[in-house]
Amino acid sequence: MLIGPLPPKRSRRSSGAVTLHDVARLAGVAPITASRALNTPEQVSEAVLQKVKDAVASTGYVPNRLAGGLASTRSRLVAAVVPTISGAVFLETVQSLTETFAQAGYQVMLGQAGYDGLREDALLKAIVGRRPDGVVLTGIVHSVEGRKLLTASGIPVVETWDLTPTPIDMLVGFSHVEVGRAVAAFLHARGRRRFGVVAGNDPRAKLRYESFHSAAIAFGLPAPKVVVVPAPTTLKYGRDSLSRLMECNGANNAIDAIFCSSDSLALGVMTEARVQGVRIPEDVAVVGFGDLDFAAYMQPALTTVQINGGAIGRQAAQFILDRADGREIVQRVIDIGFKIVDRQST
Amino acid sequence: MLIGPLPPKRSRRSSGAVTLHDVARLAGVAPITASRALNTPEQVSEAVLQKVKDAVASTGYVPNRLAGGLASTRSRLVAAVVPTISGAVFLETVQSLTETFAQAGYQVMLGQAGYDGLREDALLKAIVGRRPDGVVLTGIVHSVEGRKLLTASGIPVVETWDLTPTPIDMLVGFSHVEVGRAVAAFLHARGRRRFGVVAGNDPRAKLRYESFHSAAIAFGLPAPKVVVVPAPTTLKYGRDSLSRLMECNGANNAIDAIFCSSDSLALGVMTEARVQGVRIPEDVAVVGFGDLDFAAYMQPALTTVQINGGAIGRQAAQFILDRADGREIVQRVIDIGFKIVDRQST
DNA sequence: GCTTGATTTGGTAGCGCTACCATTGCAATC
DNA sequence: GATTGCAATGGTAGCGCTACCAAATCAAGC
Repeated sequence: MLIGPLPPKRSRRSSGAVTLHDVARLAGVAPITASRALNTPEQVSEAVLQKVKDAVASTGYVPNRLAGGLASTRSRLVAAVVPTISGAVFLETVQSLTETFAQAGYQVMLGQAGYDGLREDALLKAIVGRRPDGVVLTGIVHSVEGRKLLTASGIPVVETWDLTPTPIDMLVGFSHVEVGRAVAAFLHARGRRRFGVVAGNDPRAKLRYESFHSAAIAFGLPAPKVVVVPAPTTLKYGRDSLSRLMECNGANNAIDAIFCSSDSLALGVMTEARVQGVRIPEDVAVVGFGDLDFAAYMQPALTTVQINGGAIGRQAAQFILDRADGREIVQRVIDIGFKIVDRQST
Repeated sequence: MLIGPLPPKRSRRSSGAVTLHDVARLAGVAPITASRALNTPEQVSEAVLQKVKDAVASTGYVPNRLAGGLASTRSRLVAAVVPTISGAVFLETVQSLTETFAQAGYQVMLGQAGYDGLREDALLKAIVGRRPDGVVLTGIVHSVEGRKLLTASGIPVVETWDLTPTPIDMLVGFSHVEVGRAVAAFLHARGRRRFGVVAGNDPRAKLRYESFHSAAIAFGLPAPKVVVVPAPTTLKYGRDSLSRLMECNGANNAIDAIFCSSDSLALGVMTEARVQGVRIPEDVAVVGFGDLDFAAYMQPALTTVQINGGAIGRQAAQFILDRADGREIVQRVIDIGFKIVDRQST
C-alpha cells in the first residue's frame, strides 16, 4: 500500500516553552549565533546582537540552564550544606554565599545534613547528582563514604568554619582550639579563676571547650565544670545550664566565669543569672560565641568571640569561582581568624 | 589521496564520569533497562534489578539529574525565595521546606530577593531558567514583571506568610489584618488602653499594625504611637524604639502596651525597659510576633503571636509535590491561622 | 590580483538521560 | 494450534543547549 509522506510527526515531548531555536529563527540567524549573542556578545556583530535581543524581548525567552549545563558541563549550580539552617550561626555565611554566587550568575542549593550525620551521605549523593560546580560544607563532619564520593566526583569542595588538618580540597575557617585557648587566657588575665562551660554537643564546640579546659589547667586553675546541651543551642538551655553549674557550687569554690558555645546560650545564662540574683560581671563573667546581632546590645553587653561569617562565605564563593574560571589557587587553606570582643559581661 | 576510515573520533566533551551506559554495559542490559531498574524497579525482573544494583555499586554511579531533568522536563528542583535568610522569621519555613522536599528527592535552591525588591526580577529570571518544578515565595512582594514571568513559565507557585486576595497560583498563609485586630482585642481585654507599636518596615508588618491601629480606634482608644525601624529587625532597634516611645510620654498618657513586629524587637524593648526601670508587665505590656525559640524562656516570658512556620513550609511543599504528581488540588488557598500565646509579659 | 589573518557566522554532533513505541517471550484462553 | 494478554526488554529519537570545527566574509598588505 502506498501512503503519502509521513506527517511532520510533531514531537509531543517539547515543554512548549520558547527555545533558543525560536529566538534564532525570529532573529534570522543560526541557533549557535543566537547562543553567542547571549553568552559571548563580544563575538557577535552589533546588528546581530540587536536582532537577537529584540527577539528575546518579544518572545520572553528564558534560557534553559538545565540544557546549557548538560551541554557545557558547567551547571552554574553550587551546593551549600549546613547542619540545620535554623542554627543562626551559619546564617551570615549562607547569606553572603548566596549573594556572591547570585552576582556571578550561580544558584545556590541548600542542604541540611542534620546534626547526627545520618542523612549526610544521602544528601551528598543527591547533591553530586546535580553536577554542581562546587560544594561548600559549612560546619559539617563528613563520613569516609562522603569524602570518597566528593573526591571521586571531582567537584571543587570548600570546607568552612573549621581548620581540619586534612581538608578534602579547599578550606576557609579558623582554629577552634585557638579560640578555647584565647578565651581562657582572656578570662585569666581578667582575674577569673574558676571556669565553667556551657556547650552544645557539636564537635567544633567540643574542640573549643577542650582546649579551654587544658589552658585552664595549664594556668594552674581547677578543671572547668562542663555542661553539654543538645544542638541547636537556645536560650532555654542556657538558663537550665546556669542552674546546673550553680548547683554544685560550694561557698568557696563558686564559678566566676562561664564560656558559652553560642551567644544564644549566653543570653540564657544571663537571663537565669538575673532571676537568681547572680550579678554579671561582678559575680560571674560570661563569654559567648558568634557575636550575633543582639550581643552588643544586651544588658550588660555580651563579651563574645566574633567570627566574620560573611567573610567566610565570600571567600568560599571566591574559591569556587576562581576554580570555575580556571584561575590558579595558590593558597588553598585560609585561616580567617577570630576576635574576642570585650564588652560589659566580663 | 586515499586515507583509511576515520578514527573512532573519541569525543573529548564527555565529563569523564560514569554514565548510565557504563552501568548498563557492565550489567549486560540495555541503557533503558538500567534506567528502569533505577527509576521504576517494579517494571524490572529481580535478576536484572540485582545486576544493575551491583553495577551501580561497583562503578560508584551517580545519575546525572541535569540530563534526567532535561529529558523528562522534571528537574526535581524547587526554588525558595526569602527577603533575606538572616531574618530568622522564615527559618523554620525554609527548614521544613528543605526537609520535606529532600525526602521526596527534590533539591531546594535558595534565593534572596532583598527587602527592597530590586533584585527580585533578576532572581526570578535566574530561577525560571533552572526550570524548577515549583517556586515557593516566602514573604515577598512581587512586581508585575515578576508575576508575568512566573505565570508565563507555567511553574507551580506557592506564596506564603500572607493571605493576598489575588494569589498567583497557590497560597498558604494567614491574615496579618486579623493578627493586628486580635492583638488589639487581647490587650484591650487585659485592660490596656494606650497602645504603642514597634515595627519593621516591611509590608506585612504594616498590615498588622494598621489593623491594630484601627481596632484601637474602634475600641474608643487613642491612636497608637507607631515607631518604624528598618528591616531586619534586631534587638538594638527594639531598645532604641522603646526610648522613642517613652520620650513623648506625658505623665497621664503613658503607653501601657506595645505590639512589636518581631520577637527580636520585643526582646530589645524589654531589655531597654529593664534599664530604664519600666516594669513589665506592670507598667507596660509587651507582645511580640513569631514565637521564636527564646520567647517562652525570656524573663518575663514573652506573650507573642505564634505562627507555625514549619507547617507553612510543609504545606507549601505538599502543594508542589501534589501538583508534580498530577494530584488534583481542591483547596488552593490555605489559612494556617495563628495563636496568641499568653505569657508573663502582658 | 592573491595571500594572509582576523572576524563573524554556520553545521554537526553530541552532553546523559527518558518518552514513546516496538518487540520478545511466555502463560492463559478459546 | 492460533489467539490474546501481559510482563519484561530493547531501539530510536529527542530534551535544549554548547563544543568543536569549518566556512564565509572582509580589511589589510604585498
